[in-house]
Amino acid sequence: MNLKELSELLGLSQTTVSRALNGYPEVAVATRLKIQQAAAANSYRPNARAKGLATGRAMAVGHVIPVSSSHEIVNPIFADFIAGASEIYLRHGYDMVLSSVPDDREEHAYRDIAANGSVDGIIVNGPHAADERIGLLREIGLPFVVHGRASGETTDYNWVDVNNRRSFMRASEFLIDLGHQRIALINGLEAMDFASRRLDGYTHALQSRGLVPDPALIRSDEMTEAYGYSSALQMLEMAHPPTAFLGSSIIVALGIRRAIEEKGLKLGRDVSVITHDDDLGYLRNGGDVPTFTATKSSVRQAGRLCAEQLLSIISDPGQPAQQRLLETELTVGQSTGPAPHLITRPATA
Amino acid sequence: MNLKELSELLGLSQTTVSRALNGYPEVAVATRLKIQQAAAANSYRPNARAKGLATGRAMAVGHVIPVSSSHEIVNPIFADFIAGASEIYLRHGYDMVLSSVPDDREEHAYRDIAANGSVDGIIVNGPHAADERIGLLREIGLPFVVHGRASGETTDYNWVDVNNRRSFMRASEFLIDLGHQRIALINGLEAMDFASRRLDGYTHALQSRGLVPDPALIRSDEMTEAYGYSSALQMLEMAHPPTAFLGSSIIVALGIRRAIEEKGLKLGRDVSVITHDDDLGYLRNGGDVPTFTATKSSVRQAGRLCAEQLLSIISDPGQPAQQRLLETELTVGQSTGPAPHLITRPATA
DNA sequence: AGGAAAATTTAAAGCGCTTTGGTAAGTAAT
DNA sequence: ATTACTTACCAAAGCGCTTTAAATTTTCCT
Repeated sequence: MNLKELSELLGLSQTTVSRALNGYPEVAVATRLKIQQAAAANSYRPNARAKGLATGRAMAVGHVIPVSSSHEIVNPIFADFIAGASEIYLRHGYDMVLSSVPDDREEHAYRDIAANGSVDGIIVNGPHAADERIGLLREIGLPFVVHGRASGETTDYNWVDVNNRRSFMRASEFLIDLGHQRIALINGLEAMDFASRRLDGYTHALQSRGLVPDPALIRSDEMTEAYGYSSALQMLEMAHPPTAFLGSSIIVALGIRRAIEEKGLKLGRDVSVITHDDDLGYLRNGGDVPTFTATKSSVRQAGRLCAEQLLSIISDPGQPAQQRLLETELTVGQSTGPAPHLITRPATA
Repeated sequence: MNLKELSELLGLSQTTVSRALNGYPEVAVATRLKIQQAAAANSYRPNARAKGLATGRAMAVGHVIPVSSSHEIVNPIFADFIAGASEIYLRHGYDMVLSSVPDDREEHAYRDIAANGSVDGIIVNGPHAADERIGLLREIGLPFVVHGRASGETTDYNWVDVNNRRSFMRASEFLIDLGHQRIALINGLEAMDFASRRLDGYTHALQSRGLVPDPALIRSDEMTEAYGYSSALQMLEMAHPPTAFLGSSIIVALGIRRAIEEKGLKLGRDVSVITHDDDLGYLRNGGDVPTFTATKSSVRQAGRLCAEQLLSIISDPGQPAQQRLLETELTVGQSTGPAPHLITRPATA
């Protein structure tokens, strides 16, 4: 059933029917009621494409998945982010359009998306430190919100980010306070902006406490379990191994833990681990006392915030750029303890 | 730049320009070339909505995320599935539309999607044993492919599924062959079709070897790490604990392993674990000898297959329903060994 | 009752594309 | 040279909706 049929059935014009259903005021109350009932009875649903064409609004937002030939893995973190965002879209009647884009055609893809009009705005994930997408999107004029920031970008744009620098600074200081001197950082992909901020916080904490960051204790890569495992294993086999690790995600931390246990060491006693925890639904750092001491920030919540911000920009394009910096919670779990050589000194209770 | 502008610029009709760009034959070679160049030079992109309205094809497929108020968690497995599917969509120029749907409005939502015409077909995830969606979608007439099956559904429909029954039967037999008698099953949500098939395979294997399945060793729930952990922990504290576990996903298995280690037991020696392994990119069951003995089947590949099947149905709606049953690989890792009481009998080399 | 103002309703244009049903020019056959 | 096909192009209708501008009806005042 389309609008024309419905209006003929009611003996009214398409105009009136359309207005009645879209809540415009210039329709008599009785008429509106009659129309609404008829629409429901005939389960009329307006065609989204036609509506979009007429209004210029797609009622959809785009998320781009960059597919690189090298690391074509979809992040579980992305899944939770999506879940959060889609809660908001659902509430506002928006759809979410995911497009995979080979990263060598990224510019082309964004221009495509903007021109072909299938979305009203876009969420940018995983910005690099020097990300060209922000400038590009601004030039194109498509509303967008970045999940994360691009340090290299000087102009004002919409973003939602975690205070990664402070978060990793605090975590490092916490370990230093426990007497750890050799602290490893198992970071995310080097090019990622969040990874460089974490490195920065870590470096800063060490240096301000008179420690010299050791390049041999710093790794950067895709945040898989296998990466966490192999990195930690290698480091634990060094002549002068670290006594503590900083992990970039709960998945990496699982790998680190596996390496520690495989070496016959005890987590939280022989080796300490602090991880960033995105509070993933399926990999909750659970229990009364959580397994890992962690810097926690829900990525699902970040998804919600990004989506809300984007919808707000879409509905009111004039407003100034919004920024939202989220602090993490440093929650103490079972994975941290005093540095091993200090353990001889009896701990209080 | 739209079609009208482009055609005026070229001094040609919209018809000719449209035909030239869409590869229709009735255009002179020289004209086509000229048009293509002009289109590229002016970076003309046809408006997807208008095109869809005119052709009746959306060039998009829908994936529905059921959001229940109770378990509103997005599965990392879903993320990998999506990744696989989107590879295929990308290759064929399709978009992927994700819509969250509160599960009490599911029927409404599917009708909506079909009527509003924003997608050409739909992928159904996580079918229940008695799933009403299949009948509904057939009635609606929207092309669809189910990832999994619905045992209760008697009609013919398109699906891609893992042979869960055989897979868990083989895994159970493998454990029984190793001398295990008390084997626990940490299954997925009870209502899920795949879970009931796995239970079936497990039960069948035990019974055919003269073992009686113990209800106390069978759990069903959302497949989180915490669930694996708490289930395994409880069972290990039983008077007569299991010597082996069957896990429903790698994430659950991680939880089981945590419980085992927390009890001071050794995985693969004191307690054996076999898990289903969806071959998730971020949680690879890696190493030269994988950590877990597992029944492996790439969910990403399943995503590809579903997508391919759906696109094939969309382009040729007449064809008969296709089914694709995938067998798992039972790969032996470090998490299984002979049942503990047999270990006194020296193993051969 | 008569006219202005307000409340309803409608016809028709337009969103940007495809596609049907042409026409005009070029080529081959008679 | 006439007819009959091809070939290359075009005008206009139509996809299903919104929205402008105008028409109609109702209400209110004097």
